Amino acid sequence: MNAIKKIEEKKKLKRDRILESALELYLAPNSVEPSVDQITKKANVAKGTFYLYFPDKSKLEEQLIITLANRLIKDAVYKVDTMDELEPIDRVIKFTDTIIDYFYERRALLEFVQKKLSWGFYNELSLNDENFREAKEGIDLLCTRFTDEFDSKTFSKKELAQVILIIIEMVNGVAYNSIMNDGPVSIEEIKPTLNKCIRGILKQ
Amino acid sequence: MNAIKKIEEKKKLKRDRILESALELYLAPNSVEPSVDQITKKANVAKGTFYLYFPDKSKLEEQLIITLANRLIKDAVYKVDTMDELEPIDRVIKFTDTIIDYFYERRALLEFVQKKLSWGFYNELSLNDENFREAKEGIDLLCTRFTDEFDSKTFSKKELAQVILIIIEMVNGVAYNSIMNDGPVSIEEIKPTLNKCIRGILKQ
Amino acid sequence: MNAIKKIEEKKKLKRDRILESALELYLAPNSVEPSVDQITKKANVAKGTFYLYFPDKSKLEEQLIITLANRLIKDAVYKVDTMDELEPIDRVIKFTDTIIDYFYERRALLEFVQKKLSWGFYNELSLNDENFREAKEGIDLLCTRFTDEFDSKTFSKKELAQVILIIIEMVNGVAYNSIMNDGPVSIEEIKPTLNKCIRGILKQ
Amino acid sequence: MNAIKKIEEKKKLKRDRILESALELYLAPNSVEPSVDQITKKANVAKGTFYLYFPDKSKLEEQLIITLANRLIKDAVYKVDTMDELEPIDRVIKFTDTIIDYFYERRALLEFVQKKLSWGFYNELSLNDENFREAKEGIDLLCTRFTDEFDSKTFSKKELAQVILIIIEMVNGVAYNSIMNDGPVSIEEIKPTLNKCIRGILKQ
DNA sequence: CATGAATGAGGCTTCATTCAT
DNA sequence: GATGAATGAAGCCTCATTCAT
Repeated sequence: MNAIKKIEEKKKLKRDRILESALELYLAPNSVEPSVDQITKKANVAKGTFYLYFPDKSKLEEQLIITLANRLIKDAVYKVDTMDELEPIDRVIKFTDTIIDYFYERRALLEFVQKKLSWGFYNELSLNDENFREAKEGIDLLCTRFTDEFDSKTFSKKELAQVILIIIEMVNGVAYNSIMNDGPVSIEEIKPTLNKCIRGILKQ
Repeated sequence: MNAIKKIEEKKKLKRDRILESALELYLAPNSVEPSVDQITKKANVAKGTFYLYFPDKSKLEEQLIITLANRLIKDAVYKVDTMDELEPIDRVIKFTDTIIDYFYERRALLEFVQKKLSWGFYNELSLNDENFREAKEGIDLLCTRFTDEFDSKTFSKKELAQVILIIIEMVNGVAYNSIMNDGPVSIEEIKPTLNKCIRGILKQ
Repeated sequence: MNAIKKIEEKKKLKRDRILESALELYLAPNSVEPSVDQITKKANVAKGTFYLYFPDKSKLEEQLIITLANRLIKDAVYKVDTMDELEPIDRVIKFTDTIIDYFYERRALLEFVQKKLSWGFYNELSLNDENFREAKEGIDLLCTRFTDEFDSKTFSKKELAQVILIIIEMVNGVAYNSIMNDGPVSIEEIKPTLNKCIRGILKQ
Repeated sequence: MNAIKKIEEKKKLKRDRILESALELYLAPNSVEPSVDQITKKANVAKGTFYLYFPDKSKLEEQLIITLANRLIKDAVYKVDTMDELEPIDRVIKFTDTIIDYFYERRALLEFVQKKLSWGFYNELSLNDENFREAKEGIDLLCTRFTDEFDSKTFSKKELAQVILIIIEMVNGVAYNSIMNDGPVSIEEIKPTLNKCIRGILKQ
């Protein structure tokens, strides 16, 4: 019994090791998409082992995105949770700020998320999928908090859930473009305007 | 004299043929990034010919994006131009609507643009680049129209220019995610909310 | 345990097969530099396999030269070793003669080694390189024999080590030019003069 | 008549321009073998023109080598000619020194000559070849000078002609290996030994 | 379960040479 | 003669995936 458990754990451990190694490689500065070879080498497992835990490379990326997005959203939500003194709107702003900062320090993460993440992931995961719960957790947490706190005349509860998605897209897009291209408009320059937009959306 | 002109024309034609073939392949349903080989085969030119017109593959993509983005923006701007009766805000909404529709009918276009387009293009193009003017044209046209028409208490002229970029990002992100994944929220479902958001931003 | 050994052996074998195939192709009459494709086809391995054993094509060539040069020098040294009755100088002459004969019978080898037969190769290899020892072996053997036997008034021990290198260059160059071009001066014609030169160098 | 001459001259000029451009490119620092395209661009002629003056690229290289070698040998010979006060042997040493210095400052030249030059060129050129005279000139000049000045007990006149070839090979080989691989033995380190070798050969 | 050697399709790019104008 | 656009074979290398051990 105990032995079986240990083996189970070991298996889980190996999968996690692969996942973690992949993560590090994807997020390494200046990284291009790492090869399966690189990933398994970093994880200290044989290349074949990879295909024992993931049907193919794209499935690893999918899992990676879920993990990442959840980590990010949860972190931001919990951080904002501690700031009871703020107005709802300011908390949203704080939330988006946290995300922006996070990305700012991890461009590669941004790059990766930009390329691979889309709402579609949530659809592709069936209810039976064991990763389903983890996958939905972050987004659901976010939606609940958000819709609970707001009492808008403009938006219905259902619409409010859409509004967060919209705001996230907006922030993500702006962050991507100004962080990635040390460009025409730096993130610091545009952030005040961005925040005004968010206020405009919410303060109706 | 006339001969030289003819040759120039032929060259332009060939370049366009390559560009057009690439476009079709990039935009084909379920397409992954087409290879140079596929592109030239479709264009009925030798593989080497490709490198007569483009220094490398990435430059073709760059050109493709410029062409596409401009086509799209200009179309939308001109379309909105004809609607004198609309309020400024409604014209913006109309503008974004036009873009969304355009994408809706061309999912593959959206896929491609999503992956490759970013403000960065505008920086990478030097002033000497002969494509520069074309590249800037669309965006500049858009900015001018927009900042001219609006007279906001909330946003300065300079901020207004940022606001359009923000709105575009928002629209693009939302469109991408709901069109691409016949998903949790269809574009038709979310569009009203999206429009309310835009109004919120502008009507401050 | 045994299994691991077997695999190691097999790998060595495969590497050797590639090396040997390459050799044959390089040495084939009228051959130009063979492509990786040709080499692997001859070795009956997939193209990708090549890159399992050599980081790139140039490294194969390097290894090839090392292998060849060592083979050649060792053969010549051992052959001369058996001739105890000869004077030191005559042994050097015998040594160079052996090399010339070797080349004479293998023009293609000469073509490949061309003027690359030199100590330059030995430098590029770092001390950590596992091929290092093999590479140095031949040359070291030669130097030791040579400097031990000679007792020159003209050259210090250190200079003597240079002298052999110089003689090898000389012989290599002359052999290449007269063997390769059934030309102005055949190797048989020039050999006596060459030997006189060697004697002149050593008999000071 | 005059017109025809001019045209002839122009033709010669174009050929020379190609040759000269090729030369510069081949000898440029860090240069790899330049393409026909690069050569013609530098020469300001169309690519097709190249094939009007040279049957193929290898023939250009051949011509280039002839030109280069002659230039080099003549320069060195004339330089030594001015030093009447030197002993014959010292003049030879001076001659080789000059060549080494020349190479030292032009590694690419050395690389090129090393790769392409062999006595064979002299054979391949038929007596009818209009380049023949130029090609032979340098070597013949050298041989004549050399055999005239020496009065060796060891070498016959005929052998002396071989001796220079041998010395040239020796010097070339040593120079190539120590200059090209800033290696175990620098050219400065080995030059004294090399000179002793030359003296040994000649002072018999 | 785990391994990692082997595969081979497929990608991008270069370049000597040709040929219609 | 001169041009330079066009060709396409050939080259090197990567990498997801398989499979015998």
